[in-house]
Amino acid sequence: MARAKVTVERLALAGAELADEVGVENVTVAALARQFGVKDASLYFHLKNAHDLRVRIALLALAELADRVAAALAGRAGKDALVAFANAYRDYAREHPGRYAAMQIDLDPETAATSAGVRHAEMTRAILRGYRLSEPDQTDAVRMMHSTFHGFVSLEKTGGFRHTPRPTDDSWSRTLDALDVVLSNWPSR
Amino acid sequence: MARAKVTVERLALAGAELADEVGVENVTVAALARQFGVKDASLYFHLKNAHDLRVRIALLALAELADRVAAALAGRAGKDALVAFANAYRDYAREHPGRYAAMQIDLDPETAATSAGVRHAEMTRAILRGYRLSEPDQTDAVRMMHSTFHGFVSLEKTGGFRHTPRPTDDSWSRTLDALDVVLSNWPSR
DNA sequence: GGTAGTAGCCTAGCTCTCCTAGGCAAGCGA
DNA sequence: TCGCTTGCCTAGGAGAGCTAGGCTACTACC
Repeated sequence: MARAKVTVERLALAGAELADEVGVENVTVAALARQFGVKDASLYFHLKNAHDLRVRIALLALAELADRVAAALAGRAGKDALVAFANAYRDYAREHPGRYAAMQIDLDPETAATSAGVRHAEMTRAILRGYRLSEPDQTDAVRMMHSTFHGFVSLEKTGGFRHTPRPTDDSWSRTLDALDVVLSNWPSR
Repeated sequence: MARAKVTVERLALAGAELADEVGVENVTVAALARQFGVKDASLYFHLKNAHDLRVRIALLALAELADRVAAALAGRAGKDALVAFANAYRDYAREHPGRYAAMQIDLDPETAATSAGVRHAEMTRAILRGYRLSEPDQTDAVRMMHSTFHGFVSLEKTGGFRHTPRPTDDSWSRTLDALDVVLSNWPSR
């Protein structure tokens, strides 16, 4: 019988696609096995367990997003860079809700350290060069930026903004204006 | 045989406790039934399904948090109120990680409309009275605030800040300072 | 080109969860 | 006291996660 050529990379990719369609919580080893025309037990040869699969999806998404952000950031600085970063981030989350959700799972420290999360941190810091912040303000600003992006995107997705009619796109761009203001006027202690 | 006195309220409460211990995703109908000394099938007399249980936990948490925030807000205004709100929010999320996670599930519109989420929205708007913002700036500011709080708390929990040694408490208070700055200097169009 | 050895798949089977159908009993109101 | 509703039960099916152990296709080496 011909082999199905299953690899962890192909599993992660197929899992990511599936996550975007039906949500990460419904990405199951069994469903993936069916897609590959293989029995579920066979996938445990490639995967440690179901959690392992989700971690791989998360790492894939993290890397994809880092690539997008890097492309968006090229040649930009200051507020221009801030907006480009933010939009790349939000667009990715909206195009790939399942992948984005997967990104939020708790990675153990060593996995996180070798992930594309490091690139995210570097790129975020790069944006702040335009705002002349020194440590520890820079770290605080990075954390606030990331919080705002993630918080907005995640609330938008779960419908936290639905009770007010105002288009979220408008609130988003005003929020970026506001972030620019605060980064330019970072409070001194 | 004596009845176990199971009610949806007691189920939601027990589910919330369990969520804080083992995570929402591990709050199962079967586990709850064991706790009540009852067969799992019996709980479907009180519960529509497993999702229904999680929704009830979410609503419980939403109401609890609204109470806390309301208490924290009493007699405060301006930045004082902002900080009180934010800390009540973050403290709740840290004391009750399972409940907080449950709060993030997607409620259908009519459920959301009758939930304590409405009180949250009102209280957030109340804070902004000290900052003299008119619509639609007020809506945008509410959304940014909520995004920042939720984003920070959620990244802190999933370890998104772990790669930098700076204490998150410090970043948190500086983020609140920054929010105060931006609410006081909200950019005009 | 034959033959080890291993990588990649299989079957069988366990446990757990979710959920439905249908039955019996506790305890309340008339 | 009797009946009816409420609240629990048993039985059982479907699907998910995972393990153990076996067979086979392919590779690499002589």
